[in-house]
Amino acid sequence: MSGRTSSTANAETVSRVNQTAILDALRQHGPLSRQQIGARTGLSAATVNRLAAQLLSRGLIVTDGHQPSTGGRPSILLRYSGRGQLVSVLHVGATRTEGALVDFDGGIVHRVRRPVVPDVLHAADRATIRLEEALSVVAELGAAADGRGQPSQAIGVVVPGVAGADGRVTWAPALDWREVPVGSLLSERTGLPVVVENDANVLAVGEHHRGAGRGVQDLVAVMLGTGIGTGIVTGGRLHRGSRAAAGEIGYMLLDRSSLARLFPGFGDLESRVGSAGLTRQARERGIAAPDGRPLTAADVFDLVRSGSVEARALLEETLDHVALAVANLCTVLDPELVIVGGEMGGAADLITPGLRDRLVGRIPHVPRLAASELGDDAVIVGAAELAARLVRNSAYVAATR
Amino acid sequence: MSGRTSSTANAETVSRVNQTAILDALRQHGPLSRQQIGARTGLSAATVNRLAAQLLSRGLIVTDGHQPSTGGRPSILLRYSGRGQLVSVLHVGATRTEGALVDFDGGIVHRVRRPVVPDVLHAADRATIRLEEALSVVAELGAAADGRGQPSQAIGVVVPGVAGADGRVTWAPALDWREVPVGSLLSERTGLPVVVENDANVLAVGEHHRGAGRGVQDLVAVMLGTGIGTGIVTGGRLHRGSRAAAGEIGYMLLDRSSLARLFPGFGDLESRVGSAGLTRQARERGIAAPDGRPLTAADVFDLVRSGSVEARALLEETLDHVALAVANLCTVLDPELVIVGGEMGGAADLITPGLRDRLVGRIPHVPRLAASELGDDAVIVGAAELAARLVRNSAYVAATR
DNA sequence: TGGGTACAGTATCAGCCTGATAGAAAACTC
DNA sequence: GAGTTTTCTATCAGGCTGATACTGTACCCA
Repeated sequence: MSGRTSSTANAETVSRVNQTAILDALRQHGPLSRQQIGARTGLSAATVNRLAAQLLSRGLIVTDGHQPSTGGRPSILLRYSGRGQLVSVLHVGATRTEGALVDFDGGIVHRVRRPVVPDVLHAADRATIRLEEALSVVAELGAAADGRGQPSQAIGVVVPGVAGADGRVTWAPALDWREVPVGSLLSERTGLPVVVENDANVLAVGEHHRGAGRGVQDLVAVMLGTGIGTGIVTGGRLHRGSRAAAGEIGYMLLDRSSLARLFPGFGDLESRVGSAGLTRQARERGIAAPDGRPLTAADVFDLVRSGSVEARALLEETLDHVALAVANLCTVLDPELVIVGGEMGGAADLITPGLRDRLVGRIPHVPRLAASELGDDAVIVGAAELAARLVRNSAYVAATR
Repeated sequence: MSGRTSSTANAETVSRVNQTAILDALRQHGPLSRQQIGARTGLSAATVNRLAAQLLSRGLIVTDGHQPSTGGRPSILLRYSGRGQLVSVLHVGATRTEGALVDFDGGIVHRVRRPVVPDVLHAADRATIRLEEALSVVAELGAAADGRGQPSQAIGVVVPGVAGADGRVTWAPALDWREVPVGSLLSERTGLPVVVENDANVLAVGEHHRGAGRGVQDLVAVMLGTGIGTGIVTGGRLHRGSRAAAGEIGYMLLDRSSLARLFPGFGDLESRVGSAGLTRQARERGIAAPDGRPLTAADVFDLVRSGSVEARALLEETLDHVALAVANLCTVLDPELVIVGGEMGGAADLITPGLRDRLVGRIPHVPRLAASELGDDAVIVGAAELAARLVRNSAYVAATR
């Protein structure tokens, strides 16, 4: 290390870059012949052929039949194949721990779901309990992968909170995790590379890669659920910020009076539209869940759909706040697309039109608004993509060629 | 073009990357011997030597004496040398047109200043007048460069408005420019590569490269002046957004009531803290410039310094609004550093402490705040850097080697 | 049925770049 | 002035790309 400032390149770099170009072309545009790959990437036929041969031998691409001849020799189609290459994904959510084995195509081949026992939700030692459960889920996934004869090659961990680039969870309120080194814990136990990431960030990656944001280089994914957060992709890359806190718009200040208050541990916006704020406001308006449970966002949507005037008013007020945050986000970033996901993503029909109405005329460039395409799986798929990148780009692969 | 999706690499790419690595090392760490360059970059001695020879012959680096021997052959120091390589910079501001010849070291070797005649400021054909003046300034710069025997190699243009990547100014209200293709006009006339950029963006580039933001990878530069705008650097690169409108925080919405209004052509924040808003509010508070001119920000600062209670209240209110915008910017981006520049940058002693007080306790991660180091020249230096990059990285150079 | 044609894929080779090694150059020490 | 130490330079092997020529495969048409 010692003061290395910039990265250099050599022949191997060139080869890796070009292999990635071929893989990207195949993943984005489906099966292609060698000729078509050459046309898309600008690489010569000889180079495409040689690199394709290497990728075939590594199992990263497979042949996929022939294309009908157009008068000459028919071309052999090549297809990206992530099947047979697995990563583990662990999603430690507020109300459940979820695990999945995902192949490099984003296909979920195995799932584990562990709802959190209600007693644990507020237990004093819930942080420890959740951590041990998380470790056991990863072990279970590893065993399942081994059982399939396709060992897991990396681990992606998703937490509702701030995670540093070193795999340490700085602060995840819903889990009561502070400074928990999940990354190093898991990599020591399994010997695999681990990436730990915020839930909104992986939502953005998932939708960018395989969902509503395919091919879009600048997008924002808004995670509306228990809390509110966003994942930001700029120039095709995840923007994490200097302290991994980029996109934490729960802390946005929504009017000048906010300057007169302090927000220790929770944010201005979050206190208004997060589930706690929602419940409080619902109570003030006399709205309650049918069976007396604490009110959730889903309940509010159900009430709106069944015609409740109070619930509609509550929704409109929430939308006002969300719209302010999204408007400010858009003036800062000028994204091409904003994707709404999380618990409320399923009610996109109630959210996106209201959002659009509030943005038009108030900010100069209103981006496209879309609902999450991948739904609940967006987070899993995004984390799997990050984990797969660890495998594809690391020396780890180079060593196993 | 035709659907090229990703970039590929070849041997020339490798060479260019490594040359850039050497240049970066020299620019960041001052004069270094070939050995030291090798240690910093990780390149072999042979490669460093060969690439250094090419850079020497291109005049991009020069020898700079010897280092005292430590027992063996003393090493020859190499230094980045931008002197002898010139670019033209054109800054079309609200109240003046400024031109400069800048060397690759960021040194300003020649200046042209043309204040705008007051009659022109509101003339119907001011757009045309300002454009012709701009073209003549560029011609003058070109002649001056030729006179020095060091022809200008590229042109950087700065405008207070939105500029597309194609060199077209979409909308610059202060100039009344709409869809003006400055880039192509200039490149046709001069045959040189041209880059056109927003003033806040070049401020960010200038401070990032040679000012308060050296070595910082994620920063925001806030341009406080006639209008308000920001330039965003993420991961060391300028973030422009999908429509080149990133950082236009003049359009931020500052409270829920803003949703009830429309903002056609001007923004919520801008209408409160821009010079028009400032003047209006000053009038409401009974503040006037000593000699009856329209009030400027500088006047307000002078009044505050001379003890005016009304001016202080106006400043505090302005700071409230700016702080809201900066707070929201920070929650979105999580920058390491926020730099205050523009007309108000000179009054940083009045601004940054007030900003800091308002941010602490309200957002979770308060970035460092700093005043522009380069002052009025930050914009010039930033634009020169962008223009120099055109030269260093383009095929244009490859052709003239 | 068989040759011609068109296109896909493959082998060969020159050119470029890097890194390793050995050698030349320059200053210092004894 | 010879030896030592360190820096710089020349040479060469190895890897990668791209150009060219060549082989393979299917269709077309007589």
